[in-house]
Amino acid sequence: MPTIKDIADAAGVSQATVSRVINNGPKVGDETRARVKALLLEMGYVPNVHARALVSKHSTSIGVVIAELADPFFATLAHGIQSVALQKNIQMLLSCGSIYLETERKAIENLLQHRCESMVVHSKALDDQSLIEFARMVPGFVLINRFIPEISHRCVWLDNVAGGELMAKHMLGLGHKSFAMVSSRYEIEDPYQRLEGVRKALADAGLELPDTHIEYSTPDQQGGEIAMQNILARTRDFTALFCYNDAMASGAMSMLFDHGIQVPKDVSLIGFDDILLAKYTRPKLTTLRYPIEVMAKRAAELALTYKEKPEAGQSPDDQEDTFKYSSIVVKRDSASTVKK
Amino acid sequence: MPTIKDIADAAGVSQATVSRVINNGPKVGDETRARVKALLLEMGYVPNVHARALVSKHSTSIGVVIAELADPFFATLAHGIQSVALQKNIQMLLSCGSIYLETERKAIENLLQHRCESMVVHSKALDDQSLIEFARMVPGFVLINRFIPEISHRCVWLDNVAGGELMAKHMLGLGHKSFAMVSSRYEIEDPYQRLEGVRKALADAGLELPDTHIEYSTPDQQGGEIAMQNILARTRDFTALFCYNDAMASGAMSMLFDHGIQVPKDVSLIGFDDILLAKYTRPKLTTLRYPIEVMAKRAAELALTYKEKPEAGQSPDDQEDTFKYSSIVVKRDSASTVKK
DNA sequence: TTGTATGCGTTATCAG
DNA sequence: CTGATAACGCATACAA
Repeated sequence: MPTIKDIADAAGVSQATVSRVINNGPKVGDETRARVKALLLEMGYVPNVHARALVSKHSTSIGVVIAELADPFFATLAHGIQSVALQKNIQMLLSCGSIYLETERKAIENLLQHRCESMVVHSKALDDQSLIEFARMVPGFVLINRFIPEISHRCVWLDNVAGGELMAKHMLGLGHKSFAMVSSRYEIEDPYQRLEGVRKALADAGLELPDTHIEYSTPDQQGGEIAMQNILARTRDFTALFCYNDAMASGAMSMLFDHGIQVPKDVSLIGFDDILLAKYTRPKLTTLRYPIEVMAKRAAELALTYKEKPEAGQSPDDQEDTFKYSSIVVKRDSASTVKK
Repeated sequence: MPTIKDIADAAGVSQATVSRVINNGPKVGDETRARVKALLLEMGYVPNVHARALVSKHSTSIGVVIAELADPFFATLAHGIQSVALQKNIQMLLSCGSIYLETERKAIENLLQHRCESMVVHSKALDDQSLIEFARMVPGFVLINRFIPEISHRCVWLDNVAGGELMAKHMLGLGHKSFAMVSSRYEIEDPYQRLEGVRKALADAGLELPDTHIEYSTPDQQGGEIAMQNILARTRDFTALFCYNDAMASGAMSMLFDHGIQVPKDVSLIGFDDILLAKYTRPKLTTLRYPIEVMAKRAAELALTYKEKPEAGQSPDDQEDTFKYSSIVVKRDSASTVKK
């Protein structure tokens, strides 16, 4: 693969001139420009990102940290970022953190080694302080799905409490009075916040969701089955089921069917996320739309903006909820008015 | 962010010495090593990948080109590569090609600019010659899901014809005699190869799949619905349905239900890929397992191997099908013995 | 054991 | 308009 020097030698000009035509720089004779351009193409010149980054002190790639590529939720997130990267002709550096503290840290440090000046990071395991530290080092450091007050202008997040309230209100609106929930056992704030929201809305209606009607498991289909199984072993005194996400909802639904309980006739259930899967199940899932792709795009654009102007949006009058997103109820077929 | 020079100044030693302790080089005094190490940590030194790549003439990241991150199939593929990258402590550079010729080319060229010496590429739009060209430039260039004879040792692929045969044989074994198919309209070889396999097996049994019983659409759920709709508008003379992939199968199944046709009682159907979704539908999909994650891991390891030893496996006695994979039937609930 | 010097490919600042 | 030349951060051959 030829370097600028090779091209220069072949063209009988200096490296500086070649560099100028590559970058469409001014002050190059038309004839020279044409000749060099032809040579560039002919010899198959490909610029070296490393050399450029070194001298320009700027990286052209955006770093991304997510938990797990195979998870449709994160795949959608990554897809959102990819779309803005493609549009701006930027490369994406991807690392997975797996929600393990050390893996997450290593993922970010890898990106740091690449001198990424913009990063979109999904981190649930790292502590606030570490993240604040990283944010200080990287101008375009943006957190997604997490809110840290000290760096609120770098956080693109979903209001999980409000989401929980919406779930509950929807079920209340359908006339339900007894509830159960399958939730995630992962030690992150999301499940607790959603539960908090649910209980808040229920309390407003003078109703409750007792601890005995909640089961925790892994936030996937299998976890949904297991949690549902555990609930059914204990009680059948509920007509509405809150699910931590669509994957669990799907698993729970399977398990309900297996017990001869029909959805939504006997039990109404509602999921969270509105991933593709929600439309594939039968009945189709009533769920909350998590606008993750939109949020991911926003986060990527934000990261790119901060990279250019580090001070942007950091004014003291900045609102805490500038980048707070909300979910909305998507009514499909898994929840209906209470029958009994 | 401090450079080696900063550390060297602070420690009162030369840059060379610092470099040596960073790389665990020999010939460094214990006392010096300890002092420098402490400083490295204290000052928060982070190696600069660009500088390293430039001087070492080696890149430490593996490039990946897939069609679409949001597609579960490709997400799984990427996940496989990510897992080996993580294990070898390597960064992943991801580009999406979207099955457009120019986008695919640009994706690879981006990776080239990063001087990736290993790449796993999923390309359906680029012509053989271009790919062979890239393979010549990049020692660790590996194609996934595509076979090009001239660079067979760089191709990790699935035998689609054999897959088609397996689908057909399974249905034949269940006693089916009349068939239909929903397939992908994308101009890539996969759908044709699968159809070829299906027809071959059918022909061996003295049966056939007429062109009028095949509909083409986009290879997703919606495409499955549309294609199914079109078939049903024309004929109901089939008890077995072949689907290009699980997403289409799911869509087709929905449409069958909407027409009062039960699966598998009235119509048996079989998908392809065995993505997560296949277990989420009701009934669960009988399908062919596409070992894409295993294949992706293999491809990544291959790419990394070739990067180190470009000549490995390129011996003339190399078998064409060294990296050919096969699918297997996964029996679940969407296909049963013929009832009428 | 440690330091000096060179070069990797590129951009940018000077002179000419 | 064009050409030297100096960085950028790092690894390494060669000296000391």
